[in-house]
Amino acid sequence: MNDVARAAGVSLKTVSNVLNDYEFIRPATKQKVLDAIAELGYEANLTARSLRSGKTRMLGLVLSDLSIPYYGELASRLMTVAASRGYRVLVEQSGADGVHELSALQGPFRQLTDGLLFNPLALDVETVAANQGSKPIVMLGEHIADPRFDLVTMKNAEAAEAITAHLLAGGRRRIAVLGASAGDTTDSPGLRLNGHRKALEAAGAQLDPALVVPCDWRRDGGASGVGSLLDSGIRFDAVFGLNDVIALGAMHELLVRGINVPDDVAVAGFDNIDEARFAAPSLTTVSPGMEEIAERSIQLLIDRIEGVEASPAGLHVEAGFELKVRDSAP
Amino acid sequence: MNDVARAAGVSLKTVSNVLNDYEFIRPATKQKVLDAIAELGYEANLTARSLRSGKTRMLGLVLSDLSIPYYGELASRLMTVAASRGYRVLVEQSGADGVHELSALQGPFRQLTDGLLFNPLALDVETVAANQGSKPIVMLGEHIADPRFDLVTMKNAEAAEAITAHLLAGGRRRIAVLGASAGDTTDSPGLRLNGHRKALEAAGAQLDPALVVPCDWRRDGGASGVGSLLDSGIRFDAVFGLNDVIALGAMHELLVRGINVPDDVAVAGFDNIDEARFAAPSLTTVSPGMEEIAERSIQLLIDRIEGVEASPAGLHVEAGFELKVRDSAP
DNA sequence: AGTCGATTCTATAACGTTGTATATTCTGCG
DNA sequence: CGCAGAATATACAACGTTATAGAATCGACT
Repeated sequence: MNDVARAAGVSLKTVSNVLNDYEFIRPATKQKVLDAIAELGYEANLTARSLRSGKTRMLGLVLSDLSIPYYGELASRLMTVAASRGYRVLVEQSGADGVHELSALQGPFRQLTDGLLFNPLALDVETVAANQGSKPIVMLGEHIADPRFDLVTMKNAEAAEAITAHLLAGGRRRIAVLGASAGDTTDSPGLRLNGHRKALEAAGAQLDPALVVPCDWRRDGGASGVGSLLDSGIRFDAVFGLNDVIALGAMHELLVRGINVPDDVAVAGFDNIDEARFAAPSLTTVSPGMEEIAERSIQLLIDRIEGVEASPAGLHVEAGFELKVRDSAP
Repeated sequence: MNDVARAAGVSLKTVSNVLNDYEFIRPATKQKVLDAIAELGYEANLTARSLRSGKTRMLGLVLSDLSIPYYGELASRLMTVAASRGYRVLVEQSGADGVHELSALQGPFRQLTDGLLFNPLALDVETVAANQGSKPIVMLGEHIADPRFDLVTMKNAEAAEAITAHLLAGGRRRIAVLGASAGDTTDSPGLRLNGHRKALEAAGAQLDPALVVPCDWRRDGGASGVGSLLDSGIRFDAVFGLNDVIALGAMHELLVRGINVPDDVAVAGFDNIDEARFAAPSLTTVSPGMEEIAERSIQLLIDRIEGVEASPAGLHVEAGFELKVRDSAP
């Protein structure tokens, strides 16, 4: 920067002012500086800038594991949105482990970032509250929904309600739910099951616990879940997989056993992963608005960082969902 | 740090020396400093350290898109390995776009990192060579294999050769290849096809171009690829999907059409993604040693950064592969 | 012409650490 | 006991930027 100042015949601070779009600079001066910068190929030193300004223009993202497709996709979109706002995203994997979550919350990671997008899975609210530090945090997901924290999440219950209503409207009466236990009421499985129950009751029906099958939230979980249901002889005319890979695994198992989808059994999922569109038959599902979640959470966090958002912490945002009716449950 | 120095009754530099494991410190002094640090809850300012030392202890990772499962998984492992060595990973998505790749190579991103793990897909070697800057770069993948650059990659040809040899040993004679054009010779499709051809020739057979079907490297690509093959009436007794999702898509289509896997048609893939193990039937594939790729590339990059690795740039490492024989092609 | 306020620019001091050079304290040995 | 040399600790400067406060310039109005 010294060299630039000398080349342009101005002071160090004037160069800095040009770089920071300071208001009162004569156009001629500004041009001289810009020319010198171009001439010398100067690039500002971000580390020094951070040291002096106290800002890194990086956002922290804490999630369990990038190798889980949903998180990979979420991280990808968050990074894209953040980039468009002039921020970078630094990712920290917690492995859904409380110890790691806590160290991401307190440790050096925090120093490197101006704010945190935090998707806790293990830590309880009080621990988070006691260790939140002074920089802004925006929560993602279902695990922590507390009035003290900003939160961006999806309409789990409403979306599940909508998809069940769609199945009911299609004449399905016995809908198997894969991926929850009948008693769940919290986190993704519980909230989605609640929505499902509500749609049933709105139609004057009752949730049959025998049709609620817990399974791993993965493809083989859906396959074995629907398999055991078939083996046990319980009748059903639709399957609601609480996420898409469960639904796809179930659909695969149905097709392999010669059961027609959707004629014999309709299948619906949740998430609208890319693959849902290309499955055979294409999967009816609900898109939870990941794009909007990315947009809103980044926006909110940056507003907090830059002091734009004046409202007290505790803003809760729910992204809109969209029903995607496809061939597996028309 | 000033406060710590005062509390411990030593100089600023002594505290710094304790933090940096300087050799000549009396145990008693060291303990006093550590006590003061614990007492005050002091944490070193990483930004200031970076400014002074010129190192950020961050590694850059440039890849096309984290939402692609392979890259999500790779990033996840790289981050884990890097963390165990005291480094963080800062990811930049290029979208497989040359403009973005170039800006990641030259831009401010480079400043924030001590070295680069670079998986170029669009940029040509000369452009990379002309813009490599002064910090170490380790290439990942198949796109750039140039003696000027360090490279960590997988044994594409050898692994494909092994899997084809396995299919041949199982008595399969007409192996359809999904995911390449008959003329491909470079990058992943070409290298894997080369290995396939070599195994055929070693068995005294020839590659039949009619059995080489180009398709998208995705699930529906594999499904439609094998579908068009079936529709055209071309006979085959095995399918080699050039990656696992192609193979899984093909297997799905075969099963839906009532074709038995593996009795009528054996199916093999490439990558050993998590899902391969849980598919029905489980997928025979080849594990390209992603764990080893992560280990070796991080190790090599850090060695270059810290000046341990003395050999001139241009080290090429190929991770070992492992054949995973499962039910789809026993 | 002189004054005032707005505009434009600059000198200097930080931000919190580590490198260099140097001062001080030990230790062992003649 | 004194001295060399190792061991230990320190002072000071520097990394490259931005914040603060103040200086210089300018235009408009008395």
